[in-house]
Amino acid sequence: MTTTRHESGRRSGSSRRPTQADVARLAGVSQTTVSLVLSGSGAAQRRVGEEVSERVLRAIELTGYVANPVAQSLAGGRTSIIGVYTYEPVFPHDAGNFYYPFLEGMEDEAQRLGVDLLLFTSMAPSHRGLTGGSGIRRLRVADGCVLLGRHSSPDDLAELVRQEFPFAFVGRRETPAGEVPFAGAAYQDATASVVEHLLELGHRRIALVNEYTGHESVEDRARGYRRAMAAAGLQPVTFDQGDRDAGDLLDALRASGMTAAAVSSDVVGRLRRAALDRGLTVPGDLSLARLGDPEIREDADVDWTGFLIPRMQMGAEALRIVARRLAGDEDTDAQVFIPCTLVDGSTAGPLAPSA
Amino acid sequence: MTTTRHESGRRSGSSRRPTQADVARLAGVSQTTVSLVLSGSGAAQRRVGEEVSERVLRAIELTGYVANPVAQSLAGGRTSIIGVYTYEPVFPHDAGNFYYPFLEGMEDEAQRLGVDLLLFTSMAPSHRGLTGGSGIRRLRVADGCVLLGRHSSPDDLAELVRQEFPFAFVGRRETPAGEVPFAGAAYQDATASVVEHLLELGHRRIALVNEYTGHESVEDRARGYRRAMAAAGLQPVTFDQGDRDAGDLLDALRASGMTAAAVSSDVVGRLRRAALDRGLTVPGDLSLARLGDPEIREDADVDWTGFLIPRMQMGAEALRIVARRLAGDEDTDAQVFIPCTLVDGSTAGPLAPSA
DNA sequence: CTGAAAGCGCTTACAG
DNA sequence: CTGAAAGCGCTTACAG
Repeated sequence: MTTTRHESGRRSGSSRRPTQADVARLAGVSQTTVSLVLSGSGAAQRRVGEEVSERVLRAIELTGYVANPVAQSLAGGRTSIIGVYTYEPVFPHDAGNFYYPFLEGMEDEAQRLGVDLLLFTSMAPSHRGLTGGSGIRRLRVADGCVLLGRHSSPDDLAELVRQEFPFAFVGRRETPAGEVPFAGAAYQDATASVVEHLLELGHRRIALVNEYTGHESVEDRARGYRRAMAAAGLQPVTFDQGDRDAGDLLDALRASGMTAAAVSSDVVGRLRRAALDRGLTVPGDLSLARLGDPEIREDADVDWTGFLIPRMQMGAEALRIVARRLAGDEDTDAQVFIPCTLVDGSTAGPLAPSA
Repeated sequence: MTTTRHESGRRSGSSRRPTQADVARLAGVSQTTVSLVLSGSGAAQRRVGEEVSERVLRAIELTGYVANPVAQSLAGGRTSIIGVYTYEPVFPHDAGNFYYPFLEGMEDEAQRLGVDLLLFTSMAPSHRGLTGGSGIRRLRVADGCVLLGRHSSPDDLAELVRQEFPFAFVGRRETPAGEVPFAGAAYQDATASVVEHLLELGHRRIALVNEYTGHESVEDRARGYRRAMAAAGLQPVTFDQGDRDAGDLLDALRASGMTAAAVSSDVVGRLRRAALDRGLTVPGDLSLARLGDPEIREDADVDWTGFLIPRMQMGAEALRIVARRLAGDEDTDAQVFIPCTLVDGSTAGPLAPSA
């Protein structure tokens, strides 16, 4: 019963939508004049006479004319669309909505800026990145783009920078190709503050536990940790979380005489549970500070000491960076760090006298 | 320090991206031929010779050419962009992510279909609807559009139908202007099933509690309720939830001798608490069935009897409807009802012998 | 099988 | 102050 139409699904639309030409005909002016009247940009606006302008406006009213954004875009105008490219699905199925707050912030800001958000979902499945496929060009439907996702591609970044495409990353990113615009979390300062807090509690043997990747967000935390330890004249000790069992990790910390640890958010939960399993107390036997709220919400009942990632603000700021660049503000800060929220919870406590 | 550039922020891009003309020059053919080679549509593809075709393909490789979607669109091609217009913010700040699952389903499906999602956020703030402003025209950046949101505008629907724009609503919608494509929840069947469940538990005095709006989703539930009651030869009794206090509502139900109630999801929680406050038990003194999971997650600990709204599937199906229409399948079902998940929880129980 | 040409609906120099 | 014209990068009849 399926009839394949010959029009191959092109937009039909009973009556063709009015164009500038239609308006011009009705107003008795040239199409150029209509365009001029509409391009509200001060200089151009003033170029057409009061009376003619009104005639055009009336004709617009009558015809119900609205500009075709596609044509505007092709002719060199703007689409008022900002793309959002994510290196992972934006809406994950699992409970922890890591990306959700980013988008939340972006949506808010998009409304404020009067732009639409184009979610590039079609490129995601392959995860080959943008440069590989037809991706990078596809972004250009939009005026600019916000990129998102942990596993970004260095090639893409380099290409984007080289092309001077107006974009911004959510989270700090680096490339040898040049300066990457981003709205990142101030992990370095946040981590330093967390360590200082542990120092104030009397701890001296404070470990850092993190991944072994060279990811920017990991690096920033490590830098903050080292900075605070160095300032206190203490020896930084870093434990790779690797794939090892949380119990083994715990044993290693204890064996090294650590009394406190600043731990990446994706293992801190398991570490705490391993401690409890061994009959230890937190923070009695070991103080634990969490470096950011994890992607997957877990141990929500635990009152973690540590910091929170300002996801909404990061999303909003990334959009603002793109918008500023589109507005021609080249001198504006294109690399923005947003402070994290510090939380003085109950997983870190004073150094036990026995220790 | 802010230097306003004269280029007014237009995409700069160090080197202009290659166009079909560039490819044609390199391959020594006409621009038309390049277009023909690329427009893979069987018929057209076959029109160009094997050897020429390969030469073009090689030139494309060399130049790194990728089609400009904006130009394609203007020339009558496709953008592979499907819009998503919501009548409320997509990402609400409050805890209950009502729209989140819809988008989740859409994103999945968009990946599968190879289309991108354009979130029309810029039009949302005014909430004037599409028709009022420049909205409806703006949708046309996309090939088609999915609409979303409780408070949709009848004028928009009528206009969209009239224009034969390929769209679909998430949730059933009606307009005198014609048939509205939608992916809705089968509220009628689900409500009927819930009522039948209450009947099986021995209840005879079963009330329906709902809003007084004429919203399609409310109507569908009411129809299902009436259908089931009529089939059992019982008198349907509907209580408007209005703005009244949940306590008053409860008293009214009790005064009318109701032993069970099928209740709209946004009051059922308050109703239950009102019952508990008065020292009553649920389901001992009153059986409660919830007609859908609410927008705002609350009483998550309660094991509600009732049904769940298949939000993800609705989002995905709405996108599929649009895609089918774009593909030219005019005969396909454009009005789809998706079954709700029935939950046999513990807020409804057998009719107490005393009653 | 291939190409010259028109056209999609705009913007923007460039002339009057 | 206004308009004729070119051009954005494609697709699609229409001729050869």
